[in-house]
Amino acid sequence: MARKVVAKGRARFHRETPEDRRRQLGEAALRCIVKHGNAGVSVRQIAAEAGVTQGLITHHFGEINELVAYAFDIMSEGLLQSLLKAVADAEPTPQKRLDAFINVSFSPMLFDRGVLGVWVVFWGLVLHSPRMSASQQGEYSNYVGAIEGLLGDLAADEGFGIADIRLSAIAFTALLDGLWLAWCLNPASFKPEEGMQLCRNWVEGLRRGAYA
Amino acid sequence: MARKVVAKGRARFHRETPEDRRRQLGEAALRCIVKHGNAGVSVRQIAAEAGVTQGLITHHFGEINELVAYAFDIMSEGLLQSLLKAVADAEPTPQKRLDAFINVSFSPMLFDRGVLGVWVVFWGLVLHSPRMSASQQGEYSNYVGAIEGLLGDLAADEGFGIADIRLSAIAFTALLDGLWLAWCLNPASFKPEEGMQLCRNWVEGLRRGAYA
DNA sequence: ATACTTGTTATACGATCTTATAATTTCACT
DNA sequence: AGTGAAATTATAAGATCGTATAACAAGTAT
Repeated sequence: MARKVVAKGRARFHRETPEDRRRQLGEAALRCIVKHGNAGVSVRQIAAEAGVTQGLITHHFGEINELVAYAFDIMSEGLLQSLLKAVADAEPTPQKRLDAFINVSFSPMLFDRGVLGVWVVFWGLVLHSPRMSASQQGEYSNYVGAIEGLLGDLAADEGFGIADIRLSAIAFTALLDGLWLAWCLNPASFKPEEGMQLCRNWVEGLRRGAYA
Repeated sequence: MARKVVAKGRARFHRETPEDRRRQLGEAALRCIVKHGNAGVSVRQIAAEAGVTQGLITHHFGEINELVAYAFDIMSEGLLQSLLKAVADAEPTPQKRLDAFINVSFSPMLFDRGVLGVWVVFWGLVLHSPRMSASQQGEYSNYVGAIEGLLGDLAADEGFGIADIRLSAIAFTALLDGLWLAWCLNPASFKPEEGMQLCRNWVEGLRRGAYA
């Protein structure tokens, strides 16, 4: 007699652990944001992108802001890992490691309009949400800390002085972010290789004692 | 017999020239964006902020995107004018003029979370709207052009070389924008005076031939 | 097999959004 | 004063949004 009453047409589905589902939803959110920017931040769109119903987002995250914050954390972590991996894979001299950092920063994986688009949405939220701001501060300090290490090693290795490594790392970060922003908003303004050269020039200024 | 049939309570109003009204609406839009970020971009909120009804926006701008683009133009123009005025008011030596540019860039008028908030919203739109992208490109090239002039004058005056002035101006712009972004997202990360110092350090690197 | 936990679907409600359209008032001009 | 153009209000229609709630089903343990 037929099979176990496949109710009036309710959709089949299979369960996932909360951890897996949360990540799927976070990644779907990122895809939506890449595609539509701020307009992509919507329970319905994200649920559709993930192939589930809206209630699931409420169930796993309570409110949508939590999902977005979670997506932000995923993305931050992923990018930082990519950067650190490139550094780790480089020859272990301070110069090569810093070069590797610069090169991967301008590689298509990171120097990308879609990636910036996600970031821009996050920035907008950080300015108005304490929850997002907290995530951003943690992420930023990890990022600056990594650069601090690279610059400090280079200075020690080559024997030049830096008055304030933390501030120098902040400047280098700002330069990278600013170039990334400018290029993504208008890819015709300069070429990625030119951006890399400008970063190397910045380091050359450091080397020549402009920050001592 | 009474007066001219003051209809059943329709609101009084007074007309303005399209030009004035457009500007009022544009400025109301900016205030809304400052207050609520992307969430502030809404016909209803902007109309309320301006003290008019929604239909007026449709009437003057057709669709809301046009209003936002117009607000973007107002804002760009205003900021650039502030910068150029500070330069014009400075003593007419290349060094003083560049210093003035740096100083005003980090003054509370420009180095401000509200201002960045507006910009972030615009960036988000630029990435997804050709109309906004066109405005941004024009604005960006004006900005970089101004810096190009300042840097070129300094190099000529002091007799040091710059391989590519345009690229150097792009880097300096990126540094300014990056510092602005970082500080607004997290004002605890560094002090505006430190940001100014980092800009001067960058110029010192230029002076020492790091970009030659 | 049966029951239980909970991940998941389904659905509804109220708010807000954009855009379109019609009615009305203001103001400049004759 | 009266007329006409258009700036402005008023209102409605249809989408979409976020969240709450209840029913259902999948998988685990008993």
